[in-house]
Amino acid sequence: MSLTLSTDTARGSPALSPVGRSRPAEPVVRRLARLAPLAAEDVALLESVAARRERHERNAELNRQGERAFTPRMVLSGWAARVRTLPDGRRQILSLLLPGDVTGLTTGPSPLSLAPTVALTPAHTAEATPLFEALTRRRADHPALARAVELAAAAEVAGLMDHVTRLGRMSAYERTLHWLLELYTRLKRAGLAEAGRCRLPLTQDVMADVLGVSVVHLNRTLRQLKGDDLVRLEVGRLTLPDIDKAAGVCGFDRGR
Amino acid sequence: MSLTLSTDTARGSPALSPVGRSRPAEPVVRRLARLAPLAAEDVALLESVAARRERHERNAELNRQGERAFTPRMVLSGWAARVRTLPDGRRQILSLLLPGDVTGLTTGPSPLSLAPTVALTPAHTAEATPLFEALTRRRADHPALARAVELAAAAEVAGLMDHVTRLGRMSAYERTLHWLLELYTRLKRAGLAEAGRCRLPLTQDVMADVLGVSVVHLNRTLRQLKGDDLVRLEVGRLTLPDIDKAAGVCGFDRGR
DNA sequence: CGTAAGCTTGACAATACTCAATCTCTGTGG
DNA sequence: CCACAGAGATTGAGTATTGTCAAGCTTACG
Repeated sequence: MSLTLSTDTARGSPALSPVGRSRPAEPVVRRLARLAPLAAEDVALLESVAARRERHERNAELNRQGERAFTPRMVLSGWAARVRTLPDGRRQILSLLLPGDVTGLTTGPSPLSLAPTVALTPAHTAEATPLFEALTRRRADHPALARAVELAAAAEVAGLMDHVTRLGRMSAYERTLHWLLELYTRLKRAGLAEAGRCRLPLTQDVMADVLGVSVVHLNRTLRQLKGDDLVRLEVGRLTLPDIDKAAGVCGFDRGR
Repeated sequence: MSLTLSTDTARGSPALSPVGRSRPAEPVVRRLARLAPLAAEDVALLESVAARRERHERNAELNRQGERAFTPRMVLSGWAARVRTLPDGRRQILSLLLPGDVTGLTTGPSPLSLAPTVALTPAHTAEATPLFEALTRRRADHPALARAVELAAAAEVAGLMDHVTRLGRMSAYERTLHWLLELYTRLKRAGLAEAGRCRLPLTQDVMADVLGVSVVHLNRTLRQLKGDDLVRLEVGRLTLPDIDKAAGVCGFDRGR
């Protein structure tokens, strides 16, 4: 199998087989392959790690009891989130993990517990310690993989920075729209969105905890966005009728 | 003078000479040495990198024109900040860089521009590309250094997560106090604070941009904190009269 | 049908922002 | 030594944004 790396718009994307039991690592491969040209061994390594897939119910913690908070892990399917909870119960979602995402790879076992990870939908993940080992002890054997993971980690940091900016300096209206655009962009890049449409399997409760607003206010904000026809929401789907217009409204920087 | 490295976890750390021209890398060495037991070569490498120190005026961008946004860099003295600016001029400070901090090391040259870095006080820094090289090409020769840098990067991510939580789920009052506590803790660990006191060479303008509030509101919030005697502010100094009490008020988790 | 989860709305309160002064330093030129 | 300028801190008044509480509503599903 040869992986032609696609660009943003997926022209020339290889015909990858649909996600399924046969190739559980596919989203991960797709994600990393666009960051650096993976070697066949790299792909094989990813597949072997993904073979140890685990299933999680909605709301289940991905880290098994006793597992270090930041154990390397790859998301094969479903959506998850890293969550902080304040002593009095307030909850903040720090970032979403979408299919293809890998975390905890640059950090390694760390003394500081960063944040527990929770499945927001039923999900499949795989513990990726072997991958971490490969990137530390046998790093020289996997230069492209190492590079790809490095870039993925940088993207994760960039995502946190974006979120800080949203929470610190944007109104709820801008913030919500900006976040939806980012989500769409991410899914698009992962090959999980078509023109202006993608899945959005999140309750308003969860979205409110991402965006740092109350559910009530989020609901009103979404209503406003719908009224301005910047956003359409059906059951588990999001539609962005005019992405350029939306990007203009909230200062979203396309081309990332 | 002998530097007894303060309490936290500093047992067995090497005795370091005071900060000065002779050992510009000292804050960096101190910072990393507490994360992993650096070898003599590691320290030598850090010193050699630090020898190429550059001076920056307040408000100067640390990244020289044309330099990649996330070029590896170490802060030798002074305070700096990573900054995002929205199209309409609103500004959010993402994180502070204190003496001893290193950034851009795990990422390497990245296609995405994360955020420009600006000096908040007159500062000395050094471009740390050689360090980055050592950690990639000759990583096997510097295991402890690699580990220390890894942990420092994890701490940076943890810091961003803390900030997301502050901005998303805490009131301005809690948020301000929580941030001041974190700042104090960081400085304390770096050996730059005594019991309950540390420098705070930031204008309220800057603090407001860190905390995502208006200057006016920050001012009132600080006033309230002073009124409750949780915080005292003199010229460029911060005093926390009762850290435990303060930590309780804002849910700050000591012991990090 | 009946239930439970999730969504929507109204009414009201608290939090935070903007605008526009005023005040307090600190350093500078005369 | 003093008046003055400029940066930064502080305050008041009015407004906008967002939160809380308490209902209803809708939908999926047993």
